[in-house]
Amino acid sequence: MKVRKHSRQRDAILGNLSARLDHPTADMIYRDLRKEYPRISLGTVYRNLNLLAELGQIRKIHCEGGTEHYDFDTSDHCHFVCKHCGSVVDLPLETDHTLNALAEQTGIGTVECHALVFYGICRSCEEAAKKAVSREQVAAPL
Amino acid sequence: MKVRKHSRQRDAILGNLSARLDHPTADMIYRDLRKEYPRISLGTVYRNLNLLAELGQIRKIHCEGGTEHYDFDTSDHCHFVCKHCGSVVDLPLETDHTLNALAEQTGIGTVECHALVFYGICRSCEEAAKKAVSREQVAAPL
DNA sequence: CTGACTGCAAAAGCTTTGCAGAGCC
DNA sequence: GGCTCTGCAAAGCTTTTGCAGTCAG
Repeated sequence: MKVRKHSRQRDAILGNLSARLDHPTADMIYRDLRKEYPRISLGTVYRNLNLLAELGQIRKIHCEGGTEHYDFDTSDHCHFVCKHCGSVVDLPLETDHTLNALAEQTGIGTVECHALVFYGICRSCEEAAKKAVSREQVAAPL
Repeated sequence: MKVRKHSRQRDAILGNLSARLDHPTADMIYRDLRKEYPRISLGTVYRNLNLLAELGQIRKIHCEGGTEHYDFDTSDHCHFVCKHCGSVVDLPLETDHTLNALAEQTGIGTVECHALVFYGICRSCEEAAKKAVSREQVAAPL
């Protein structure tokens, strides 16, 4: 497959992803880019995200919910997914670099990479839940 | 949500999953079950798999490809996904039980569980590729 | 009997793809 | 000029859902 070095859309997509702290879905990037490029299409966003992932310039994150998320940071790190709000964030936790070799020793085949994803409730959702509870306690005694 | 202990279909789905060594998708289970229950519907398979997962009797596996896979073994273990044939298999590798606590120490929130998935090429796909190459070498000199 | 469960079919995501035209080198 | 890329729209897949009838307890 032959690929040009640049295209206005591809650069914009990569730029958008690199400027974000979260790990958005294709649709989130699309909605954001439409402010600046009203005619960009969702198909183009998907095509370029897939292309950039194949080229190793970005990384896909598969997690609960079925929707793909994208990460500009391709270095070895892991993620946390909030089961409540669905947000995906980096976890400043170094993954064990020997894991791939360890997995390969089982004779399974050739191991290229691994993904480590944690699931739970993020702090802001926890605090929102606490507030909801205290509101209930105030409102409850009817 | 109120749930009955048994239903013919739910028992069949759980039975099918428990008897398998692979980690099938909903559709794979559906096609298998139709041999014995020709009138079972795919919707029922999905509904029950989701229910069983919520009850903690089975486990969902999220991996590349977007399609959900299901695992009867809910114990702490990790998986290997072949990028070529898409098969998902258990990896006899114990995951670090301290990982959740370690992740929680970052202050991210409450960590409930984690998933560790390795990607690569499985041995049978590797061997198939080797054979294909040797066939090419025989056929190539035109 | 009652309400949870099922089959069926339609709908709802998310993602890919075919095509004709636009744009880069 | 040739080839890649884009926008648009349609199609493809997986998964969910509404409804009327069925079944388990």
